[in-house]
Amino acid sequence: MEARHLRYALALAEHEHFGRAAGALGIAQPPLSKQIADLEREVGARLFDRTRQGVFPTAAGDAFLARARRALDEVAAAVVEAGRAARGETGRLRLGFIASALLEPLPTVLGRFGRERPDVRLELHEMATSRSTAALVAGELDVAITLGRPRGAGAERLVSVPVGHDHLIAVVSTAHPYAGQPSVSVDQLRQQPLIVAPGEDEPVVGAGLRALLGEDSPALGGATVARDIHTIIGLAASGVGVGLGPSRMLAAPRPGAWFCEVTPRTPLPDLVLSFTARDRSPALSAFLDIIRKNCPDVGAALDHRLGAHCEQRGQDLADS
Amino acid sequence: MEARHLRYALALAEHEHFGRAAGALGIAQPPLSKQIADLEREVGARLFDRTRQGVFPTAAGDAFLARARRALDEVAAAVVEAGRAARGETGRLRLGFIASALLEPLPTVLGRFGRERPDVRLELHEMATSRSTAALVAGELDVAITLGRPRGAGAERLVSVPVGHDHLIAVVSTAHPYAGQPSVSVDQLRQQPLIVAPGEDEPVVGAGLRALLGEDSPALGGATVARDIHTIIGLAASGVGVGLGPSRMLAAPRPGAWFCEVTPRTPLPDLVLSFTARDRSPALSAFLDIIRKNCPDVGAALDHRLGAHCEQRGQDLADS
DNA sequence: TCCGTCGATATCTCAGAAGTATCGTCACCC
DNA sequence: GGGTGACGATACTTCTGAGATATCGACGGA
Repeated sequence: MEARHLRYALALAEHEHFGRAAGALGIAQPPLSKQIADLEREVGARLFDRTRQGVFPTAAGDAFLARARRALDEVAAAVVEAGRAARGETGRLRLGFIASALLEPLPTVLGRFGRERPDVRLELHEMATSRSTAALVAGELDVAITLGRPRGAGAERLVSVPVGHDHLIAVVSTAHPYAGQPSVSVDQLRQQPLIVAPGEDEPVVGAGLRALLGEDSPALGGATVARDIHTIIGLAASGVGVGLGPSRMLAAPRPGAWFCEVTPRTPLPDLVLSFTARDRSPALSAFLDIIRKNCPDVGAALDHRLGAHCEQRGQDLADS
Repeated sequence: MEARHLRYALALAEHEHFGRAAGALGIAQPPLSKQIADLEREVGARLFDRTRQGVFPTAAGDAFLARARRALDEVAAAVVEAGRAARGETGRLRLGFIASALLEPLPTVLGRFGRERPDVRLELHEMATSRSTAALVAGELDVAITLGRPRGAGAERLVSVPVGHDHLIAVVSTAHPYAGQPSVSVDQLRQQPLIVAPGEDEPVVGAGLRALLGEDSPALGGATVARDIHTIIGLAASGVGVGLGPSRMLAAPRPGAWFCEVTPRTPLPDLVLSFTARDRSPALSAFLDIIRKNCPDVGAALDHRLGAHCEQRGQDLADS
């Protein structure tokens, strides 16, 4: 049983005449007769009544043809769907991200992506950098936004590119003495109850802060820990203490909260976009294309990194 | 694009290995490689990732395979459905019948048929004998129950067999003077207001009655005409007059109605089962089989008529 | 009764599906 | 680090079977 048999049977049902159906199919009449006969033998039932008035489906033929039509429609749809999936118009994009990425790059990028690729299912998983890296390597994610370049087992198989730079800023209540100041100094911070993110989520914030404030700073020991940056801002705005976080926080202004720089200016690890060097899904390619179009600088870095990977592979080839 | 390509792609997706998939398909590995390559070229997208760990569908491959599976399922279903339709287990049976056939043969036969062939759609059309005949000839009915053997254009192309015999009986109210009598005479009928079916629906009842009672019988001129036999019985039971109808009426007893024979016994035209000599649908064959099983006498007549048709066709063949 | 139409059958041809042999590539492993 | 084995791709051959041509048989209409 081949697709040919179905096409021939449908053509015969349409033209109700062996000769004309064969003509429409671009073949001669005898092969059509034979193929229909073969089909009827294989199905085990006569599918067409040959009368003087024309060739008409039997009851069995009607039942068969209805299914045959659907089968061929499925095949045509299979080709179309495969093409769309290959162009990244359908499918899914599994994105792992660090919570604070929801503040700045994600809303813009995901908004554009959702508009340009409405039929791609976005699967968003908030997770720490280390888990994102492991999930990327294990093939459980297509792309991840992490804090700093991924490290650990398999990280060398990833392509990573920074998306924007951050430095440490502080947030206080508008009723706080620091409110209205453009900046606070590290010395001032040492005197204050602090609100920070836990070390695992923003590891360099944790370690970096320790270095910045001094290992045994009393402010650190008594610091309030909040996982969500919105919580940090909210706690700071309600006067619990001085919130510390990435300059991305400026994207989440809030009545009652005052943001100020920290001097000396303390760079924080970049947000980094990573994906596997191989096994890129079409949806991911579409995602990268959209980033290229909308953030030329990130796009350029991306192309540079990908070029480096190609060169390295070329080098590997030349070596062997 | 042939069904072969779909089967091969599905086997490859299942075994994740060219060699093993080819083995399962009963072919060697190189042809499988070629067919998959041809398929990918025709679809215009790579469908499988060949890795060291195995062969896995790409996003496009997943989309394609899902549809391919459904397409092959449809084909398998097409064969099964065609077989069922050919055996008369599915499909439809278009039955034309004279209203009074609802009294006696139809409830039994349709009940059995519905139980044995639950998936055959029964289309029941109440119509006069002449319309049934025309509809049979035009191919708009599969089988008909008529009053008397079909006549008119194309009737010679039908096979007909009587199903039971009828004679004229009368029905009166239990308060009527005739109530309790086993029979009434034609002479007695001439004195009474009559209730009869219209001539077109039961033509021989009309013409036969005229012959029986005499052309200018006053009872005929003032007769009440009711299309439905239940109506005739109901009117008679409520004392409007003497209802006349086929002995089939006995199958519809009713409180307040008294049935009695008419003397002399007056045979009425038989109910006749008819269908086209050629173009018998499988559902019709199943219908006839059920009649054969349950009414051996009708079955025998049926086989006799069909045999006659075959002989005639044989004779035709010998002549030419 | 002849003739035309239409599907079935017989036979041949050739495209292409499948088979065999071999190559190129990549892990893996002493 | 070179040897080795596994795997898919490629080159070439073989043979099945789809399609073409010619013809037959059956039926209907003039």
